[in-house]
Amino acid sequence: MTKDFQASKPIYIQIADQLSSQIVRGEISAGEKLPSVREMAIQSGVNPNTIQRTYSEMERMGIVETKRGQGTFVTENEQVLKALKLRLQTDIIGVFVQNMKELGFSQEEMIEGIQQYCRREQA
Amino acid sequence: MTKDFQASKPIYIQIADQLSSQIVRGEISAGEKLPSVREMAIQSGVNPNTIQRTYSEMERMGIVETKRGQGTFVTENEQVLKALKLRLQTDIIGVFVQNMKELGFSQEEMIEGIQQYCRREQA
Amino acid sequence: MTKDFQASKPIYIQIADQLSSQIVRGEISAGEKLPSVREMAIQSGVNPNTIQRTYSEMERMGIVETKRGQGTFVTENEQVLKALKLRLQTDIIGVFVQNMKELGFSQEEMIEGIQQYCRREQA
Amino acid sequence: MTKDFQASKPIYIQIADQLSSQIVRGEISAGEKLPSVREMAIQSGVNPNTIQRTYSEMERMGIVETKRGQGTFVTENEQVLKALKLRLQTDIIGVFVQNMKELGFSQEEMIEGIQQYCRREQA
DNA sequence: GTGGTCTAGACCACA
DNA sequence: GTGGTCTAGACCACG
Repeated sequence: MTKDFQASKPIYIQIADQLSSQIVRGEISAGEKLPSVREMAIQSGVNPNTIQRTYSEMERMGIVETKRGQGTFVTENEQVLKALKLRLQTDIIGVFVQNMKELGFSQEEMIEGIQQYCRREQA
Repeated sequence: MTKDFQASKPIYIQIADQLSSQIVRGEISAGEKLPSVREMAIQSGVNPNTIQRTYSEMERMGIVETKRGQGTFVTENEQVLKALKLRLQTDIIGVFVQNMKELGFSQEEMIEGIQQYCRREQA
Repeated sequence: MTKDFQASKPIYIQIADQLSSQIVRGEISAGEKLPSVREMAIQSGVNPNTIQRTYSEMERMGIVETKRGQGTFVTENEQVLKALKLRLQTDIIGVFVQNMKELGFSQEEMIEGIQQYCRREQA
Repeated sequence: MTKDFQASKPIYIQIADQLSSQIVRGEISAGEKLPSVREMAIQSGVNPNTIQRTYSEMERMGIVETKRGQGTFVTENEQVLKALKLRLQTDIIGVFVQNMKELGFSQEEMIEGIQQYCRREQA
């Protein structure tokens, strides 16, 4: 029954998510050039092939565009970036709702909980 | 730098969280006997030492009590169980709020998002 | 100007095309199990990673489905298989029309040519 | 077995085909002088020996004639040029029919497919 | 320089 | 056994 400990997502996906997050929250701008495959590999401490896969996956999703011999660039297509933000948001909410339901909380209690949490945080 | 991929929590913590969750949502009742260390180890497919550590940690937090020669039992102290539920809830909410803020969402947008998500899920 | 001699498509795409063709013309049936990654690699005389990539690409396109620990199977979704046939057909026609136009043939001459060719072939 | 990937035709043949195509569609006229071996080699970015072989092959087929000290000229023999056009056309059609048959298409479906393709292309 | 492909060999989770 | 991921190191085409 209970198996799948460690269960960590593949590194190439983790990096893609990380970059996606940075793009969505504006740390990396639309049209901006990402580090080259090799450079990013060094920065992240992984094999260049892994970054290659990250970039390929992101290109497949339309988040970046690659220009042979020039580099990999964040798309300027606002539609795609909007959809990306929505997807990331939905993922996070999905995990949250799932976890809260497992603890037996209703939708109202979730919202209540967030409001309390934020009030407490401000103080 | 950045080399914290795979980042999975220790197995004994994972199991503790899992048990805590089951307790909070009533799958395991207050006062109920948990499986023996050996049995639990087999069920989970891990080393008995790992389960021992899980139970120790949970006892340290007051969630379970061990009675020599009888086994490990969920506490009947409602205060502790309430606090446990609150802690788990707060953890989940904390992660959620953190993630959503990183994407640039306000508190109102978070709540809005959850409501939309739940509406969509019902359909 | 004139460069790009050799211009051969990547091996993993060539194999995907080859398999797709076999599927479309019924040599491999819907639902059938493909050779394992390692076996196919030996058959094709390439590295297992290359076949892995082939299968991944085909899964991305919905042509095959992989079941962990069991193997890779041709989809039974007729819609997808129909679309695949259409795509392969369109590709072939595209190349043909392109080539014929470069030789200065009109649409009518292309059709005429095919009819003559087929008549001659029968004899 | 099966190890014929990359399968690109020899460069000297590729160039011959390219020149033949240009001749057939009138980009290079009958009787016109082709670039010198050396010049053509530079244009194409290949070794002069390769071009020499291209010209030899084309002379063998009667498509060009070399005049010592003057250069290589496209034949003015209309019969040959007509035959060349026919041969190129037949080759293309042969490949096309072969491919379509492998996908299980009948002659009627081929023609139908081309007509649809051309209609779609105009739009 | 850039990205794209390929090989060789390894370890993992799942069944 | 299966497929999935990762590393290490190589060669290629393109600009």
